[in-house]
Amino acid sequence: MSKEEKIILAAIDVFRDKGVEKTKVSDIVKSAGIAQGTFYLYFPSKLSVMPAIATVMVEKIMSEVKNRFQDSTPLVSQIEQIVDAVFYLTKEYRDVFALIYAGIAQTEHLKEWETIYAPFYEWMSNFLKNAQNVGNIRDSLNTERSTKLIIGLIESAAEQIYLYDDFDEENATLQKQELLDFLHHALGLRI
Amino acid sequence: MSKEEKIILAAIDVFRDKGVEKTKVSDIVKSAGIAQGTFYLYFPSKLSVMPAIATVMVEKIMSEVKNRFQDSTPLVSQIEQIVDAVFYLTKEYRDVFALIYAGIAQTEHLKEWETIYAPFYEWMSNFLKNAQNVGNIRDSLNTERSTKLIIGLIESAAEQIYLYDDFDEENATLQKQELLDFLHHALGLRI
Amino acid sequence: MSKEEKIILAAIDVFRDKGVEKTKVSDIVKSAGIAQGTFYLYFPSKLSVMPAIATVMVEKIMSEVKNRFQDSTPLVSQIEQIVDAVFYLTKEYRDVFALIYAGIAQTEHLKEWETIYAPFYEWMSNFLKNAQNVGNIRDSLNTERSTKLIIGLIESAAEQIYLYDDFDEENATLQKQELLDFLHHALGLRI
Amino acid sequence: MSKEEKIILAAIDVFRDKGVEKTKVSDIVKSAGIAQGTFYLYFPSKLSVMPAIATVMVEKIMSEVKNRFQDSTPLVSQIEQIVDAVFYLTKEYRDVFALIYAGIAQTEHLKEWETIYAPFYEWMSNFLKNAQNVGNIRDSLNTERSTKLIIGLIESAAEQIYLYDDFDEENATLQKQELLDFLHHALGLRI
DNA sequence: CATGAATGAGAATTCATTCAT
DNA sequence: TATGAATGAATTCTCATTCAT
Repeated sequence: MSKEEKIILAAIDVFRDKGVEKTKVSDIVKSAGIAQGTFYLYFPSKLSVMPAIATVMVEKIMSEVKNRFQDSTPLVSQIEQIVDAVFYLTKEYRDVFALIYAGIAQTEHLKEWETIYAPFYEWMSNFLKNAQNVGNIRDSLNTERSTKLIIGLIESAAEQIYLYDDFDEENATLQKQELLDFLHHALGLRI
Repeated sequence: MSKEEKIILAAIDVFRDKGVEKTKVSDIVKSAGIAQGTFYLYFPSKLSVMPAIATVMVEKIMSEVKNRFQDSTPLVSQIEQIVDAVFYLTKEYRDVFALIYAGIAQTEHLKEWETIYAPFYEWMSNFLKNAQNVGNIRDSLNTERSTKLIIGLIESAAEQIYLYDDFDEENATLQKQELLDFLHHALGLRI
Repeated sequence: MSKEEKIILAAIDVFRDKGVEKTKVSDIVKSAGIAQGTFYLYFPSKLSVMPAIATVMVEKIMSEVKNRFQDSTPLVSQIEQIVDAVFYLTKEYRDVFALIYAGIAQTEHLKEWETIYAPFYEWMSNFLKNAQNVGNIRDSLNTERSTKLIIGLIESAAEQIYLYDDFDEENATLQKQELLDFLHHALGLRI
Repeated sequence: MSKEEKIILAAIDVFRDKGVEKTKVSDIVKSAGIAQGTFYLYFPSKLSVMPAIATVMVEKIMSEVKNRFQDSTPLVSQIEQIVDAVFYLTKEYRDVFALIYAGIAQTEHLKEWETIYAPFYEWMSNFLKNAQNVGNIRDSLNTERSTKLIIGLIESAAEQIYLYDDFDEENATLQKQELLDFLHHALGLRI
């Protein structure tokens, strides 16, 4: 594993453990098992690791989505699979996402975020296009534009449940149901 | 204006200008025109101003929404008015929202955010309930649960446009149209 | 004594003891008996204390010169008194002068040096003018311009003896004699 | 060009550009086009390049002096030629001399400076001896001792003009005239 | 209540130097 | 000889917080 990778993975660990604010570069290097100075060979500052972390997280999202997604399943189930993937990751890595948002917002990396998220947008966009082509979602939907709406909707729902609210399994299930229903209507599902 | 208010307004200014991380208490007091020590008579720390700022911002949201909202207008227009309010505020105060998000995320105040946001949730919830009562939106919608979905959806759409994308008026209009359409279907509008 | 004075005097002490390069701000504050941060309230950096030190040293020169100088003595003796003053100070504070030159040269304070030295220049200039008025030095001498030449000459002679050469009392006396002789001719002394 | 020469020339460049204090070894090697580690094959530390630089500069002085000096010219002109050489070099390389001075003073190399300067002292000493032998300067002058006085005088005059004062062509000419006059009397020129 | 000079713990960052290749 | 990635000790400087006035 390259030193750069070591730093990124160590940073994720330490950030999760102590929060961004309280994490010192010295904590990261200790956890990565490298020298203090080596950190600065790869990243100019603590926060500049954020985009790299974000990239890793988006990779996780993609692999989770692809893992759960089944081609042969009806559309409703497929949507649920996507929602499940996002919910699962938000739950599992809620702290990482929180810190990415915070870290990204704090710096000038906002625009970068789009690029990092691109693979997920693209995948979702294709998914919608295909569904529309076979007539399973309403024709009036502009798949390109809706992609971001849908991802934003699912994620903000997940954040509500796992970040802001006190977690409660039953509430989570109901909220997910409502979201699926909401999406069902928004997409004009015909199946 | 009380010293406390001076501090809050000065903090908003300076945070917008320099970001949370790089803002020093000394910057805030300089801008507020008070002494260094006076700050600590009102707030125990730099980040503890965040909830006060958030409260001011939610007041702005509420006044903007109420200002634009017209009882006598058809539901579709009313929804557009709400969207316009949120879009306008995100555009105008995008940086303040980002910093609130960052500031809140940095501390343990995440849960507090819910409380601060409560007035907006409540207002929206009532709006949906009324519309459902007069039969203008689908009965299957759980207004309580959908409130957060809708607000999350509108806000994430606004963020996409004003935070992440390079702003482009035409794109903004089209994206808003798609959002209204999306909401239209999701709510099952009958008018 | 003000904190600023404390810093200056402590800096002189520590610089003399350890040299500029090896002196840390922490050494200065320790010696001054103040807090680390207090230093930066008065000086932005280690080297920026240099001009203040130089000012103190020029004050020392002036008081030494004035102390040794006797109005009633013949001109040759008066010149010797001046030379003695400069030699004595260069000997006593050779390390301080060395560090001032080094410190001044290292920074952008070169021009400031002129201002700091002004009192000595002025005094010497007056001395020459008076001597010329009473006809004791050649009329062709431009007292204003020669001032800097003479001071430069005396100081570089002193530096040669006390800074560069291995010190040797006999050599010092002879070198001083040669300097006085040199000056005697250069000024065209008539007494 | 050997790597050692590359290092010396690069060091002069970078030192002139950034000053000794702020120059890193990495800057020098970058400018020299060699690897970081290679530096240490030739010099044990950053400041240890200083004497090598000084040697190069003294070579420049000697070649400049010898270049301008004409055997067949009258003594007054010869003195002017020497002054011109020193003035020209101080003007052209004022920063290098300043940094040598600073660099030398910072270390324990002060005494070394004498050795490096020896060729110039020797040349000047011979010049004076010859002039005295043919009876062109006063017999009372101890040529050996005066050598350092004269060089110190000329150099401090040059520094006054080119380092400390804001440069002004007319002032420079007058100051040089005064210096030549001063020397004329000091040496007791008979021609 | 208000002040602001003083504090000093603490973190970021640098950079000369090494050493395996 | 030459390289340059890696090191980590060393120092600067910051800035939240205090407290005597």
